[in-house]
Amino acid sequence: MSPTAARKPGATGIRAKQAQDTRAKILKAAIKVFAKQGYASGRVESISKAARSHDRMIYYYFGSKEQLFVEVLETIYTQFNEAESKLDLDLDDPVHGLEQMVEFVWQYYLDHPEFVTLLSSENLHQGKHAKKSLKLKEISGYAISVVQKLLDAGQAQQVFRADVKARDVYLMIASLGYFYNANQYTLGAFLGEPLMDKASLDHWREVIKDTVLRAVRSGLPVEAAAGAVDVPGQRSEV
Amino acid sequence: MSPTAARKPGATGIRAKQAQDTRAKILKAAIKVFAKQGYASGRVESISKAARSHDRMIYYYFGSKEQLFVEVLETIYTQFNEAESKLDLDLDDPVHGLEQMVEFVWQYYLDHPEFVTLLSSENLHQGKHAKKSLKLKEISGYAISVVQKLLDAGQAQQVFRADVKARDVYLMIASLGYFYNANQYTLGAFLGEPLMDKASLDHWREVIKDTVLRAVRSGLPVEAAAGAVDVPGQRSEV
Amino acid sequence: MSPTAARKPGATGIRAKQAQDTRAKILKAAIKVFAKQGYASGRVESISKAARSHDRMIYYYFGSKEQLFVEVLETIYTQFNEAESKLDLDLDDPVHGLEQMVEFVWQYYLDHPEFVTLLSSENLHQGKHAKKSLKLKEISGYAISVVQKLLDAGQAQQVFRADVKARDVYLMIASLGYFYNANQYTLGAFLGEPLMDKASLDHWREVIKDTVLRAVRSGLPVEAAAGAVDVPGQRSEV
Amino acid sequence: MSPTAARKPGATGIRAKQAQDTRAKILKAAIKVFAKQGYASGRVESISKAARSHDRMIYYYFGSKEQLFVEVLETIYTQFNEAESKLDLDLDDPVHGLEQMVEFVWQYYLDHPEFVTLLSSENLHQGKHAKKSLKLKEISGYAISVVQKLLDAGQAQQVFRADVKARDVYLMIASLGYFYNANQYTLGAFLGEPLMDKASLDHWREVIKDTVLRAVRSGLPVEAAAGAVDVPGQRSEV
DNA sequence: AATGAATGAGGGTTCATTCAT
DNA sequence: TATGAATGAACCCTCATTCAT
Repeated sequence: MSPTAARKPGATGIRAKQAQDTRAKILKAAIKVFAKQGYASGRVESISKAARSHDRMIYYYFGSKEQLFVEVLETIYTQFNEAESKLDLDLDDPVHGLEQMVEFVWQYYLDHPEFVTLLSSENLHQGKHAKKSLKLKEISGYAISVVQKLLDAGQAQQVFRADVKARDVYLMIASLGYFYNANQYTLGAFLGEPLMDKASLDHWREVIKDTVLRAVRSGLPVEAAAGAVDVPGQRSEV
Repeated sequence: MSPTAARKPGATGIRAKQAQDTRAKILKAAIKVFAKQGYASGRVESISKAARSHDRMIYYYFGSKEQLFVEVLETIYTQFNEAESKLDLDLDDPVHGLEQMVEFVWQYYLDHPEFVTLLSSENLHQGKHAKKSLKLKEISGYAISVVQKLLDAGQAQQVFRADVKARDVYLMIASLGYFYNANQYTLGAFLGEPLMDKASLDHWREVIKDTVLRAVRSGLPVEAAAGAVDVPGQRSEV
Repeated sequence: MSPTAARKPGATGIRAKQAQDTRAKILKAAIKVFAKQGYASGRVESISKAARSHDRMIYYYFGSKEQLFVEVLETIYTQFNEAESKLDLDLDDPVHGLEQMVEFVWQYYLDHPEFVTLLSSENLHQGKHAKKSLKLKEISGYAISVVQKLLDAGQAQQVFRADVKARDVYLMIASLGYFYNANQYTLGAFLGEPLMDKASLDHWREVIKDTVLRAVRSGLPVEAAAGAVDVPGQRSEV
Repeated sequence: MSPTAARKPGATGIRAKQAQDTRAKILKAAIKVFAKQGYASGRVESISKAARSHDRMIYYYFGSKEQLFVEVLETIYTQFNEAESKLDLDLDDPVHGLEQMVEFVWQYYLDHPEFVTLLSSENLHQGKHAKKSLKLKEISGYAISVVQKLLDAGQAQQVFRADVKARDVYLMIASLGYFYNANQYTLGAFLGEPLMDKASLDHWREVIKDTVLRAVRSGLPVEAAAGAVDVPGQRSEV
C-alpha cells in the first residue's frame, strides 16, 4: 500500500518488529533534529539520515513533516508526564516535598534540553502543531495535582499559606527553570557570564527553591516588611 | 563599497532621506515578520513586501538575511535598553520601586511581543546571530544596575535581605514574565485555560510582584528556609 | 512463474474464486480511476483502495501499471464489441436500422463515459499501450460490418447512395457522438451553454441521425422526407 | 523580488526584451511538451530544458505548472481565434464559403496537432484549468458567427435549409475533423489502416465537406451535390 | 493468496541570493 | 538609488515498484 496517511505498524512477525524499530528510530531522530534546529530548520533528510533510514519512510510512517512533529510533541510531553507520575514526593514534609518538586522540574529541563527547545519552537509557531493533536489535549497536567497535594499537606501543617494556587506555584517553578535554560544564549551574552557550568546551575536551582518556598510559606514576611516586629536575633543572616 | 556589504546611507540630500526611509521601513518590517515567523520561517520576500520595497533592497542595505536579523536583534535590544533607561524608580521606597520594576518588565513583554518572540527564535538557533553583533555586546545590562540600586536602598532601610544578588532578582523578574508570554500557546493547551485575557494577565502580574518581593524582603520566612538556602560559592553570611 | 509476470488465477477451489474476485475488483476499479484521471494521473494507490485491495495485488495480478492499463483497454473494447454484437438492427428497413445504429453508439458513449475518456487518454499517449496488446488487434471492427450490411440493404432498396463506404459512415457516427462527449468541458466553456442536460443531448442525437442519414440517402428520400414537390426548375442550385 | 505570482515583464530596456524572450520561449516550449505528453505527464524540467531556461524561471513567470498550462490553453485558443478571424469566406457563394470553412478547420487541426492534443488533455482533466481562466471565457466563438453569416447568405439564396443552427453546423465540422485527428492511434489500430497519409487525409476532408453540405443544403442535396462529392479514389458510380 | 515494509528516482516548488542595467 | 531578471541548491513530498515473509 502506498503511503499517504500515517501508519502504525502491526504487532506480529519479525518484519513488524523491524518496522517498530524503524518508526521508533525515526521518531527519536526527529526529536534530536527538531530540538537542535527547530521545526522550520529541521530537515527531513537530516532526520532520515540520523535514523539511518530514508526520507520515504518518514512519509510512510508519519505522513508529513508536520505530523511527525506533532508526534514528537506528543512523545516529549508524554515522557515528561510519565516522569512526573513516577515522582514520590514527601507529603509528610511538604517543604521538603516542594523542594523535591522544584529539583525534579529543574533537573528534567537540564537532562532534557530537547523538551525545552521543542516547546520553544512550537510556541514560535503559535502552537499550530499542538492544536492538531488530540492526544496532547488529553495529557492533563498531572504536575499541578501533585503540587496541589503538597500545598494541601503544607496548609494542614500550617507551614504554607492558604492563599496560593497550585497552578501559580507550578508556573513559578516552570518559569524560573525554563527561562534560564531556554534563553541561555542571549542571557549569557547579556549577562556576560557563563550560565551552564555546574556552580551557576546549582546556584540557580537554589534560588528557585528559595524563591518558591518564600512564595508559599506562611509566616509574617509581609507584615514584617510592613514595619512589624523584626527581631534581629532571630534572623540568621545580616 | 562592495555590493554585498551592508550600506548605511549618508546624511545629505533628499535621496539620502528616501534611503533612510527605505532602510527603516525594511527594518521595521523585518522585526514584524521575524517576530511572527521566527528567523528560519521568516521570508525575505515577506519582509520586502511588508516594507513595500523589493528583495533586492534588503541585500542593498543589509547584505544578507542574517545580517538583517542581527540588526533586528540590535534594534529590539537597544529599544528595550532605552526604555529601561527612562525608568524613574522610587528609590526612597525600595519596595515600591521594585514593584515598579516588575511592572515595567511585565508590561514591556506585553507591549512588545516581538521582543519575546525574537529572543526565543535567536535562542532556538543557539544565539548564532547575537554572537556576530559587536553592538549587542556593548549593550550592557542597564537593568541590573537599576535593580542593584533598589536593593542597596532596600538593604539600607533594612527592608530587603542582604543576601540577594541583583542579577538573580532581575532573572526572576524576567523569567516569571517571559515564560508566561513566550509559552502561552503550549501553556494554554496544557492548562486548559485562557492566559491572555485581562484578568489572567493582571493576576499573574500580581503573582510576580508578590513572588519577587517575598524573595527579596527581609523578615521571618528566611528562618524557616535558613537551612535550605545553601548556594555554593555564594553565601558568606549566617 | 516469476513474481513480476501477470498472473491469471486458475479455476479450482475457493481461493481461486477469491482470486478471481480480487482480480476482477482491481480491474473494475482501474477502469474507474483511469477513466476519471487518465492513465498518467491515475494512481496505483487509488485503484487498490477503490478495489479494497492492496497495491501489491496489482503487481501480483497485472505485473505493472502499464499492463493493467492494457487490460483495461482490452476490457472496454471487448465490452463495446460485445454490446455491438448483440445489436439486432432492422435490415428490412435500412433507414430505421441506421437510426438504430446511431442511437446505439450515441447511447453507448453516454452510458459508458469511461470508454470515451480511456480512449482519449490512450490517444494522448500515442496509443502506446494499445500497441502492446495482441488481443486488441484481434478485436476487429464488428461495427463496420454491421454498417456494411445496412448499406447493402439500403442500396438494394435504392434508398442509400451507392458511393458511401461503411468505414466512413461508421467514422461519422463515432465522430459526431464522441467529440460531443469527450470535449464537453472545453466545449461547454466555448459555447457558453450546457451540453449534458437531457434536451441538449436529445437534440444532438437527432442532429447526428439527421446528418448521417442525409449523408447516406440517395436523391429522392430527402425530398420525400421534406415532403415537398421538387420541381427541378425551381431550384436555385443544380 | 521573489516569485510567487505570475509575472509579466515590463516593456523597457534590453533586459526587458530578454525577459520577453524568456517568457515566450517557455510558453512555446510548454505548448510543445504538454501537447506531446499531456498535462500530467508533461514535466516542468522538460519544458525548461526545451526553452533553454531553468525550472526556476517557469515559477518566476508563471507561478506554477498549472498556471503555465492555463496560459498555454489561452494561447492556443487565442491563436485559433485569430486564425479564424482572418478567414475571408465567400459569402456570395455560401456553398463555396462553407467548403472553405470546413477546409480551414480541418487544415488547422492538421497544422496544429498541439491544439487537438491540448484540448484532449484539458478535457481529460474535466476542464479544471480552463475554468480558472478569465481570458478563456472572453474568447467567444467567433467561428459560430461566421457560420451564421454563411447560413444566412445561403438561406437568402435558398440553397440552405432554414432549420439548421449555426452552432450545430460548427459542431459537426469540429467533430468530424477533431475525432479523426485526436483518436488516430486507437482508430488506426481499430481500422487496421493508415489514417495520416495524404490520400486518407484528403479523402476524409472530402467526406466532411460532403457530409456538412448535405446536412445544410435545402432540397435535393443528393442530386445537387452530385458534382461536389468527389472523393478521390472512391467514386465511380452514379 | 496475501500483505506490511522498504526503496530510489524524480516531481513540483521555494528560497536566499546575484547579475546587469 | 533602485529594480527586473536570473540562478542553483534544496526542500518536502509522491510514485511506481520490489523485498521478505
